Amino acid sequence: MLKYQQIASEIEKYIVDHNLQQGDKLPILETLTAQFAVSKSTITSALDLLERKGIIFQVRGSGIFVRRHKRKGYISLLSNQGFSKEMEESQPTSEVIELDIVRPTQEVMDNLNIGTEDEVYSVKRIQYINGETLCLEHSYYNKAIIPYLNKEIVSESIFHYIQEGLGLKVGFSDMYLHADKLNKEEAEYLGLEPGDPKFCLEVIFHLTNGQPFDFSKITYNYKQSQFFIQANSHF
Amino acid sequence: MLKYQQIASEIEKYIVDHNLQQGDKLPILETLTAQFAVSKSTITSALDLLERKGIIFQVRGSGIFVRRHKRKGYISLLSNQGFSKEMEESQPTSEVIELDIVRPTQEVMDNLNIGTEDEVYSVKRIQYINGETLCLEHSYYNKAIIPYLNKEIVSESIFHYIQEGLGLKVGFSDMYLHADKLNKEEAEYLGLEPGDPKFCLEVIFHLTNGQPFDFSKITYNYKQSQFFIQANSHF
DNA sequence: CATTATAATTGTACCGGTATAATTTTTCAA
DNA sequence: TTGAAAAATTATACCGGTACAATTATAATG
Repeated sequence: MLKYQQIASEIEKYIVDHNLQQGDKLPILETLTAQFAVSKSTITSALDLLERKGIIFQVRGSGIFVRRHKRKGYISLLSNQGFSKEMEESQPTSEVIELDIVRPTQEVMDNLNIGTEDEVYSVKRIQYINGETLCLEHSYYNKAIIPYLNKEIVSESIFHYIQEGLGLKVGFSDMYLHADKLNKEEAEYLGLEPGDPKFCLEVIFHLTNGQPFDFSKITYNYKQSQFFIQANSHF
Repeated sequence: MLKYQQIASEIEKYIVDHNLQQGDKLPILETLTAQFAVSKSTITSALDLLERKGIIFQVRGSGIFVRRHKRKGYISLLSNQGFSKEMEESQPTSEVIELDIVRPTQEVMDNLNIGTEDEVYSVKRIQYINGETLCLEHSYYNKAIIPYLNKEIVSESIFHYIQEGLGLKVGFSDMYLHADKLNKEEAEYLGLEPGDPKFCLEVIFHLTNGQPFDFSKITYNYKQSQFFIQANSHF
């Protein structure tokens, strides 16, 4: 682990352990550089990381402060790891209802940057949380990048397999959100009525080298799912 | 404007002007430092800014590449400026249906970090786009920070007034998303039926010094609104 | 005492340097 | 020609320095 990441997690731990609240001040930069015995720029990197994660905010001429604790039970949309982990208390379980190798539709070709001749894994899953249905997931994986999947891998964490098993590195992702009405099939899976609201999330995950490998369409139970985003003005 | 911001916008302009596409390679760091005649770290800051904005991605050992152009017509949730500007083609217009000074409810006190004795502006607006209703907005402004508002200010851009008129600087924001069913009143305003889906966004805007000044609850017409987020693995 | 001017504090911008890790290209052996 | 090893390329980590801008604290002024 890199120095600035290590320091960031130590500062985060410090905030939690000391039960620091919104607006509480952290030691000044100079003190932090001395305590961690690293250069200014390393501390700055660590603090910038914590700022992007929404843990702290920095005010020029004033200091470094703890940011508001977010509401609980929300799914963070910026974590970029399949979103499962965010549900702290109860781990979701998943049921695989389809796992096939297919030719891509036009939509899938567009989003995964592939052609008619390429093959993709088509995976449908249901995710449960606290015995209730959280969401319906239809994912497409570029077979050229993810050459092999089976029910076991897919019912556990696919991302864990991609990173640990295949040694691939997940980079950035594009997400598209909208609301709509459930159709009959979706309503049955989610235990809701047709015409009820659905919360739709489409995600395209890329490797660090920019290749899109996963296009997922997720339909959330609107009663079970609330989402969370933190934004910074200086981006 | 700072050097690294200036350089970032010049690079962005270069990408647009030269019609660069997804995956196209930009000049290497060394070339950029030479061309802009600045130090390495200034270029790095500019590139990191562009990366957070989703314009480019960087690959160690390989180069700097243009990221996928996002789908059009989506509202970006990370821009942090009231979201209006994002609708490129047609500027939305807004109608003010309420503007009062009131005592805060418990919910408003919690989100704006104020007490029972403090006062807030309560502002209800409807935003239209292409003649259709885009959303219903109910905003609360801390009167201690925004001492004066009138219909004129509120029907134009409140954020413009806050920044230019009052000289305040907008920092970070927390956003909460969920879907639900429209009630009768909301349905009428949006020209939809009660029970139809609604896309709800709650935002708390803070100044750069961490003070929350605006708590807004926005109800979007699900037929008019699609949202967009870009995430990076190394945050 | 209130208000304004001055000074101290503190994070950020920018510089230019060395070292390192990931990727790509080239070289060389089989 | 293929594949593996070596070299070159390229972004990133980390260092420590100066200058600067925003804020806060202090002193001066009426």
